Amino acid sequence: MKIPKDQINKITDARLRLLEAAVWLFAEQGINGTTVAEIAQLADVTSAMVHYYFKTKDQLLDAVVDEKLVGEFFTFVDVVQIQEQTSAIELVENLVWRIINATDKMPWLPPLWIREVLSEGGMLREKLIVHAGFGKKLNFKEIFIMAQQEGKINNEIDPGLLFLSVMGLTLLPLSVAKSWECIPLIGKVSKQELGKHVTALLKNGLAVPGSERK
Amino acid sequence: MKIPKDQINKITDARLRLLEAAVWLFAEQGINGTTVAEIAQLADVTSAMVHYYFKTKDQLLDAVVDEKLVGEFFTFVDVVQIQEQTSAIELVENLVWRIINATDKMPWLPPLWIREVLSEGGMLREKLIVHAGFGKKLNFKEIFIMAQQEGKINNEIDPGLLFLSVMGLTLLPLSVAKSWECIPLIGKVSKQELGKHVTALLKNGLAVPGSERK
Amino acid sequence: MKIPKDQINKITDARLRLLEAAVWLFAEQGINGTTVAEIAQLADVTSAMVHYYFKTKDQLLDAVVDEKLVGEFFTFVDVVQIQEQTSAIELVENLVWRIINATDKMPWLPPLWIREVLSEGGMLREKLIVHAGFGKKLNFKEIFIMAQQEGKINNEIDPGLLFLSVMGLTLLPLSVAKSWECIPLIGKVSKQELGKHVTALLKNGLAVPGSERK
Amino acid sequence: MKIPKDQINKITDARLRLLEAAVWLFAEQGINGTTVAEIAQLADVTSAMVHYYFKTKDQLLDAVVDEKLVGEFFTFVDVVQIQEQTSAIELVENLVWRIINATDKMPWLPPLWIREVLSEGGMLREKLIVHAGFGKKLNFKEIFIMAQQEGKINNEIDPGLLFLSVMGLTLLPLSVAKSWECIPLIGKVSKQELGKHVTALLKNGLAVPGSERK
DNA sequence: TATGAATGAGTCTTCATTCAT
DNA sequence: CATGAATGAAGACTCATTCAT
Repeated sequence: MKIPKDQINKITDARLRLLEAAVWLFAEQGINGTTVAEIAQLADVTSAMVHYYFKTKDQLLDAVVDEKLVGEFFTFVDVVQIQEQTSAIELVENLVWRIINATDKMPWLPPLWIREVLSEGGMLREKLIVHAGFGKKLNFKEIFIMAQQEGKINNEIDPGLLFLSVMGLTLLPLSVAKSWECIPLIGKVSKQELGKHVTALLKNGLAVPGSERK
Repeated sequence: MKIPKDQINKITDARLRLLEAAVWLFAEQGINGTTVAEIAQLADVTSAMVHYYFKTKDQLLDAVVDEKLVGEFFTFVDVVQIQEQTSAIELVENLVWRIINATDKMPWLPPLWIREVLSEGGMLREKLIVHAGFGKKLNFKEIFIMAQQEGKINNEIDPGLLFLSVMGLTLLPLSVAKSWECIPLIGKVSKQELGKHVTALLKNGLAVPGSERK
Repeated sequence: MKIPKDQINKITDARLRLLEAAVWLFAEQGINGTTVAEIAQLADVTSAMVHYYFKTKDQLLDAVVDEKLVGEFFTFVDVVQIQEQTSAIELVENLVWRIINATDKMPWLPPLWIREVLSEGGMLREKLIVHAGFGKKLNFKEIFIMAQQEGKINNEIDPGLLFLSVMGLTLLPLSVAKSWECIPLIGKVSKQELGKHVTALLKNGLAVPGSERK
Repeated sequence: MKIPKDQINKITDARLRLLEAAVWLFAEQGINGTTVAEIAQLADVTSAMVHYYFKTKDQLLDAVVDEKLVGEFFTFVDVVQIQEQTSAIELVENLVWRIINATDKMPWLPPLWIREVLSEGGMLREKLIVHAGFGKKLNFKEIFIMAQQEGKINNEIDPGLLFLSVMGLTLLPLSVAKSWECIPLIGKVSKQELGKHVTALLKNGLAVPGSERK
């Protein structure tokens, strides 16, 4: 994952430029491993400007959650939208592809999410959970409980774990992408192949064993 | 995840005590977020002793990789062992359960692995990849390529991605465990339930669609 | 001492408003402890305006000395005026009451004077001493030397120290006023009581022992 | 007031050396105007050592209050001791001389006290008031109320203000001492002369008007 | 006049690391 | 082995000041 410095510097609004610089560096080095000065340098301003716009590093994190994770990623994936339109299995497939596609525009997302949202002690974890409404509108779990009752989903599946399973199957490999090629265990894989792999796994994995599938 | 200070302090060898203290703190706060002094304090020695035993923080990380990850975790899971005995699908199931069980003795493992091994810029990533032999003896990928050729495994599955899928399905939920209960999306889940969920997903997900299953 | 923000904001001339805001904040937090931005905020302008009117913080201090201390306080107390009209002891009494009354309109004066004029290293000290004419017109000392020679004043009194004694007896208690009530050593005291106390002390303290007094 | 760097550096205990360096600089430049680095430099150590011994600048202030103000000054003046032995007027005289003599060993005391203890917003004010027992054992006020009832003290004197009057008459001139010589209003005065002046003022000022005095 | 944006020089604080004892 | 003392380098944050508009 190479940081596109020139692309970041096309952003004219210094505040937005700083936010963009931040997520790239956070993704690559972790939040604790990134200094305010590095962010400033990548955005071509002084480190004092970071404090001018965000007051403290911690409030910069708040802004990243609000504007980058919720504002950009959530809006792009639009999870709430998906669930209203489709069957349970289609919902999952849909989600997988939306996440994978979202990372085209936001390659910084998978590492950031895995490290700082999902990991114990991640710096964005509580901020995102606390964030107004996160997960509330989303009745992912309920949809799968119903689907199970209707006999459309394998009973051994735990509806509560399903969301995490999707995250683990998609974001985790995407966050490792940088060294894919070096690890003989994995080899070179495209995002298309990842999507096909994950949806195949889930489509069959969720289905009721022995049932008809196209 | 509560750090078992009294249990750590039962270890008489100060060097091993420091290693144990280190992995617990690294898991909870990340490596960058943990100071040498904190590790020393948890192990009831002075921070100067940490340098006496490990010379630098970086060399302490080397020791964690060698003795905790490879020495304890790999040995416990014994991946190489599994693959020699079983069919492809059983191999995966077996792996899942071994990993889940390993975390009983090493609750620090999932967060540490996700954050510092798998994440981009993780402090243990290169150290582990460089580590003599890691991944070399393991012909996970090859086994599944063969199984696919024999028609035992769904062709849409990518053998190279499978190892990461298993990691994502098991370690990621385990590393999030701390806040499971607070997230309505997930709810309270036991390790047994996680194991059942993941193996169900994989067993069916890997199988050839339409084939017989018990 | 509560800062009367609404009263300050009644001043229409921004420059004067800034001066007023400055003395209140300087009195409460000390000059070093007060930022240009705080002054600006209290005066409802931007900090850039402070520099527009005063160029630098140091020149703002010059203006405070000229316009607030000399211009307002000295003018109000009018020390030079007093000394021309009265006997030595009356002069002192008069001075005490003028100072005490002055603080009705300028409650910021005692702390500012004690801290920044009289204290070693006070930021206004040299500025005031250097200030054209300060102390020159005032022949306080000479008046008491003469009064002593005429046998009207106790010989043990040091004429040179008398001015400082008056300051110490009046301004110091006034600058502590805020916490008067909390200190059991002192208790609640009004300005009237302070004036009576100080004049009593000085009247008798200055008089020749054994002489007639009403 | 010249800071005796060589004398400070005779102190072998680095912690005590830092405390001594601190009070001198605080007295000369105010607490806000003194950097941790300056203190360290005067004590011939790194600024990191200040944090090694005192953790934060604020905790250094706590130590200054405990060990320098209470521990050294209060102990030296031993106010509680005085009041048990003497008449009301002698008590005051005694206090004046003890304070003046104390400043021989602690020339930093008067400026520090005036600026940071007595001044509004002084950094040591609350710390000292909060300090266990300060002012509690001292029944200065009560002694003078009794003396007034016995007709030994002028009724116009306010017993509650007397302690502050003593402070104002002694510490304030002492804190101005540095520039005594430059101010024509005052001229050059020795500590002996100050003591005589203040005790004369108080002795007569407190006495009942018209009564016999030697 | 008036302001938002920008900065450089500091200031407090942390931390890995070293070393004499 | 063990430690307290010591440090240099770096990091977050502040603030007076400037400038284009």
